[in-house]
Amino acid sequence: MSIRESDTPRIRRTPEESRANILAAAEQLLVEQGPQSLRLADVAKAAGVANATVLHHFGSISAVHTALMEQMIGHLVDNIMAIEIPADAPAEARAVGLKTLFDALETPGAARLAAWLELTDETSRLTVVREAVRDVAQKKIANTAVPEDLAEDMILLSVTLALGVGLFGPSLGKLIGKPEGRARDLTLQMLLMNFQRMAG
Amino acid sequence: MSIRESDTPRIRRTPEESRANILAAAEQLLVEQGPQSLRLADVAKAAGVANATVLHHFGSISAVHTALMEQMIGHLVDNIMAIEIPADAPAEARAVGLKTLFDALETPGAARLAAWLELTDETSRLTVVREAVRDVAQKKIANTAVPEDLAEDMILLSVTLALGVGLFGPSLGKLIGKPEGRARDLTLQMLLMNFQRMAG
DNA sequence: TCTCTTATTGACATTTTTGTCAGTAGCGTT
DNA sequence: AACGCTACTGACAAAAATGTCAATAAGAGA
Repeated sequence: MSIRESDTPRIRRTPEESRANILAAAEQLLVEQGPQSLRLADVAKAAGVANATVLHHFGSISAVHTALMEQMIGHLVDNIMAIEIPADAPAEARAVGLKTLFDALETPGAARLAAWLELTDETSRLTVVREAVRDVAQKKIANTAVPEDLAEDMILLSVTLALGVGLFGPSLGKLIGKPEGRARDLTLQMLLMNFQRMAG
Repeated sequence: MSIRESDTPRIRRTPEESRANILAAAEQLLVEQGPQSLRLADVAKAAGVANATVLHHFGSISAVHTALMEQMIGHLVDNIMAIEIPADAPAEARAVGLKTLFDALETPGAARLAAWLELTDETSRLTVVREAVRDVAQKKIANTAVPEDLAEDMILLSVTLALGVGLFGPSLGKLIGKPEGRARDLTLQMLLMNFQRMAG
């Protein structure tokens, strides 16, 4: 028990690559199987590395959790910040922007991330979350022609409903026997109509 | 080491009482701390009994989880089924019924239950869920004056958004710096307006 | 009061999950 | 080609979580 190579040759990555690889596997696990599948052995297996490798790069499994939350939040914020809603645009263009914002949040990934944060009560603890909300809100509100209060309400409403639809829409729709995306369509349609009214 | 009573005298309950006591403690844990706190030791401690007592009544911790899901779903369905929305009522009365339905679903308990089911993928496996949805939908749809398709859409929309608001509304509102219940108010107001339009 | 049933429990055993460590092996540098 | 750095790994240790069991005791009925 000494002289042995394993059947598969080792893959040697840069630390950044390795971390990225592990987080990508973890993210997929989260979205497809839920937070309770984010165990050390599961994550390592999904990433195709040994348990010890995960610990080598992150130190502990809960550090993996935190890193995953931060990465997913970061990506989400990037996507949202990239959306342009010019203040002087016509109502129609603003509607398109809202739809895009909605799209970014309504994905299973975002919704499950949010639910995970919520259920683990990490929402208030993670500064990333607070910063993300502040940044997004600031930019979006600044770029809007409507009064600040109204803009804040619109954002609160959009984000809340988008996440809700992303998390519950598919299952509930299927249970009731509705076509995929029905909840999403209904909600978006209602939101757009409501905003046209709000914005005059 | 033999002859001794503990400092606290034993409480002896009927099996039903004991199960109820344990499930009540578990429910509180779920709502206040999330699903990851539903460990055997935590549940037992919260219920004020020994670990073995929990196992005596439920057999395993996952049986506790299932029983809790079923009990919470049952209570939720009871609440919803108790809501009366007469088909011939004026639009105003129907609006009140909708508001009540929304209220029943928008509680942290219901929302967290739904998120738990969703993240653990029990939604499709538990027959209780399917039956609950079927029962509620049937009754509500039958009691409505609008066409069936429309009624189904209204229910899908109400339930999805209510759960979303219940789960994400409070935290997001706080993060944005809005008063408690703002997301709820906005959503409900929008829903009611939308339904008046849909129902003609 | 005595007996009997069984809810209850502490001590222990098992399983699961996380973490440690010393040795191995890619890969860039010399 | 030899060297050094360190990503990587299996084997092992530790901790945490679940589950077993035999003994205890509360309460109902005789």
